[in-house]
Amino acid sequence: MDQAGEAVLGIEPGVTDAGEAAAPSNLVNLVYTSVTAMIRRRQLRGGHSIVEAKLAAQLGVSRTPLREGLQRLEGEGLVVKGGGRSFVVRHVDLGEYLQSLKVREILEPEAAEAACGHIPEAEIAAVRREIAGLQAGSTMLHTDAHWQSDDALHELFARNSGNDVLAQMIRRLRVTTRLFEIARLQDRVAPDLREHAQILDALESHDGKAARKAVQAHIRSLQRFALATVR
Amino acid sequence: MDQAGEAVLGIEPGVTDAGEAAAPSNLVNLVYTSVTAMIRRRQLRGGHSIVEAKLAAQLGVSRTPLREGLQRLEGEGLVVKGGGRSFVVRHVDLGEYLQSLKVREILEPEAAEAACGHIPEAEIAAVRREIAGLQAGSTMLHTDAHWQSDDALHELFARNSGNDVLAQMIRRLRVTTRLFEIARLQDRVAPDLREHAQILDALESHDGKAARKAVQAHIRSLQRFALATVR
DNA sequence: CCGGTCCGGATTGTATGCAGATTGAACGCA
DNA sequence: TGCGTTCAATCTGCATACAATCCGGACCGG
Repeated sequence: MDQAGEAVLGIEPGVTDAGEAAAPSNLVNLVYTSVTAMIRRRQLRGGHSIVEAKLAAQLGVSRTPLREGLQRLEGEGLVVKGGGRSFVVRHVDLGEYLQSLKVREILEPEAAEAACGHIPEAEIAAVRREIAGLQAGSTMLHTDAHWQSDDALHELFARNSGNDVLAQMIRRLRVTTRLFEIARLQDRVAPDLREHAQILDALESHDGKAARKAVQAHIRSLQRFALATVR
Repeated sequence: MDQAGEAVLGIEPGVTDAGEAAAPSNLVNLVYTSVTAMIRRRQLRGGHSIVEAKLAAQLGVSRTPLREGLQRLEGEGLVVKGGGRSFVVRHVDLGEYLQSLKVREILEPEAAEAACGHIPEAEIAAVRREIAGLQAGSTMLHTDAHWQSDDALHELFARNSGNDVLAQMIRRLRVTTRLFEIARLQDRVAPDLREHAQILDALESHDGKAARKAVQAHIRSLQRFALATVR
């Protein structure tokens, strides 16, 4: 096959970055970011078995960088070598989702409290604007923007917690929970916005205890929602 | 080059497994386990830059599976593509070590308390025997066995915590802290054995609060030791 | 003596070829 | 019809070839 075939996706590498250093632009990174994005967009569903040649052709790369990218994603837990031989997009079930939330319930309040008072006003304001924009917009078709603002808020106190390892763990857990939310959860925009606003209030008023409580309440709300929603 | 050149290492795949399902035996897994072992044995030091062809020849594989294995290790944080082009064995500095311990101090007591009462007696006894063997043996040259018993103990309550996600996070954090301990810390066998025994006592007597405290004390002891030891 | 340029070896990035394993379907036999 | 067998298409595992890039040192001009 002619490997010069055009790539189907218009994904610029780094589209998902949130303030990280720019990754070197090679095909492995392109695969990595593309597949991540495809999973987040549900173009690749949990449990889906990946055929290397097909995906490689779709992305316009050969199998070698594709496999390397998939191995990296395996290390991060987004895909698994399911039993047999081929890679499978990781499927997060309700049980694992709740377990992840349990760990987040331990870590994120801690991070929020630690970050309290160390977050630049400007950053808080930016996240607040994002939320306001979401409230103003029509209630439809903003799920993508909603995920983004969700990321922004949680990243806000994770990054400013003063503990990079803690932040990294939170990010990783959020990858898992996001995977499930994408696949199984309906709109939760309204309660999220409300709870996020409360978290921002606490962070802004430098009230560590309140921030901790607000974050914990938020995550517990997610647990209840999942239990109530998922069939 | 003749790829049939003999592998230098006598590493059987799965040597580091602790009750996990056996990984399929392919060269990528061999690379993965071998490099992990080499790092743990200080044959590959933190910050060391990996030359693909050389390491591939050492392991008796071609560059393709070598690179795939390294990509996977990158996903897990054992190696990084440091700035430039080649892979570099991750170097954990004191700051990151302490940050990781801080997170472990949050998670591991939680896991220990959760596991309390759910651990088969036989498993506790096995770990206790391992510790006893270590105490009996000469104080020299057992650092490898010490690491292994360390793994066994922490794995004991992580695996039985009832939360696989939590267990996975603990494992991941312990990879980081172990990396530092291998590189920078001297013998800490005696205090470790003592503190591990106390943890086992608490677990065995099904005293959740005591287990939590014992684990927390152990991790804090590690923090103090690092601060006191590292120049 | 110093700085710059050019060249060659070393090293990584990527594609491709091939062998072995697997799957599924067609086919024959009871 | 039901079941085992065989064969072909498919797919992954791995090696290797080649291109692109990088690094260091020699050489040349000032």
